[in-house]
Amino acid sequence: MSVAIENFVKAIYNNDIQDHHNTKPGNIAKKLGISNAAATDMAKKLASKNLLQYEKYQALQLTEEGTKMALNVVRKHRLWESLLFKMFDMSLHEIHREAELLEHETSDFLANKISEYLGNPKFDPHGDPIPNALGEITTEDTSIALSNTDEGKTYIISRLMSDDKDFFDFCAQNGLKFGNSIMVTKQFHKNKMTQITINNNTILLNEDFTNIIYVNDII
Amino acid sequence: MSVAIENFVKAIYNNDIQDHHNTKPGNIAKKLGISNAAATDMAKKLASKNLLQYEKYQALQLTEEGTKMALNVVRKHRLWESLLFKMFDMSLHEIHREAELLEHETSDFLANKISEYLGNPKFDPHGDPIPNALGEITTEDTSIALSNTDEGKTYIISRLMSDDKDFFDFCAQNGLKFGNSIMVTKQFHKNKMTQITINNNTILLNEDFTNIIYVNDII
DNA sequence: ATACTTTTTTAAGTAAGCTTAAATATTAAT
DNA sequence: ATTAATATTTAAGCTTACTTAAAAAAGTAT
Repeated sequence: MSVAIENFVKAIYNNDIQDHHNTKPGNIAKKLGISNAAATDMAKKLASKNLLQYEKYQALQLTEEGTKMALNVVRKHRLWESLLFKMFDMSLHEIHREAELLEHETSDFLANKISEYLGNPKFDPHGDPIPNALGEITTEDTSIALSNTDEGKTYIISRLMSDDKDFFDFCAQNGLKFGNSIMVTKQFHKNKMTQITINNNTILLNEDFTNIIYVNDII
Repeated sequence: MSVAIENFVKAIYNNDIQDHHNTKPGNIAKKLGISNAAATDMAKKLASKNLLQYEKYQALQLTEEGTKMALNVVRKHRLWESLLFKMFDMSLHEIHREAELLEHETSDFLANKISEYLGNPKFDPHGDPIPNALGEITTEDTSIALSNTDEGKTYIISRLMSDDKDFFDFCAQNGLKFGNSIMVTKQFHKNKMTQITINNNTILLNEDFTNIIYVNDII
């Protein structure tokens, strides 16, 4: 299958998580930087290949086969990120950028080698789960967005769901890193902002950031 | 530039080494598994991009720019081979197969990271020289094909110039490996065969193999 | 409920990288 | 040197993955 197709199913898979399985051609078009017309065309084409279900004006729904393909690409993406992060001195943004290209040119054989070398990790450096060779995510995701946390409680950062350089730069500068603990000192519900304390610094985050920083309770 | 273009200039670069700068469209077509017509078309196109010089019925000649592009791809190929060989338990054929895909999706940035990690190696696991970041091969190649060696002398294997699985399997089984020493016990010039001794085994090689196994004198 | 805006779809067209078939030039063999 | 074989080129056509423009449907706002 082509790079265009792999990216298309991957984009649906990722969008479905955020948009609650209501992915329309336009969502994908925006993500992939193509026209709406191109996205509709591709959707029809993939329906004929049994990778998704398509009905005019309805949400795109990946079939089992399409989901499997998406997870296979996601697996390779996250394995590459893990490898590059471990071996080279590269930022979260850089590993994402490189993995975005390498993921499509990686055999299952090589993916398994990488996984084995890393000790079959369950999460990548962003905290995202890595599907296994069968395309299954076996880990349970108990993390919640920072926007949904309670005042006064302390949490562990579990995921940084982004691919934006500026965001990662900000995180790196402020110690916002997978595994680090933060205390939520105030929730400004009306303004959709969250005040946290990390390393004795107080930071005020708006919803753009609190929606993509995920945390876990301390057990 | 596209994968098709990168592979085209790389194929010319590689073919020129063996065919003494007499690369015609047909040679490339055969290597890339495309029709002669497609190769001619591409040659014209690349001429207009200043990557090669094209004149009807004449040999294709890479420009300086084209050579630079070819060496950049070759660099990435050989760096990947080196990395995969070092990190994972992969054969010479397997690393070639994977590098063939990865080379086109590797940024200069990542290539430099890989090179640095490996200690800026000068040769890959096949013994082929790795161009530096400027696209220069600074090492002098003093090796000669096994077909040109002298009877009774002992040599060090320096290059295995192939991408054929069967050949590499044969090499692995018989200790024909980069750095190992072999003695040339007989040259059958008439039959173009060479008899060697390695690890107390005597092997008779025909020209298919003696032309792609390169060796150096023991200094 | 109607008008306005947005999204989706259809239609027509383009560029890249191929193909096959036929014409033309080059190379090899007698 | 002529013929035969081989390689190259030209021409026409195909598929993939896009594009823009216009038509149709869906969603939103008053």
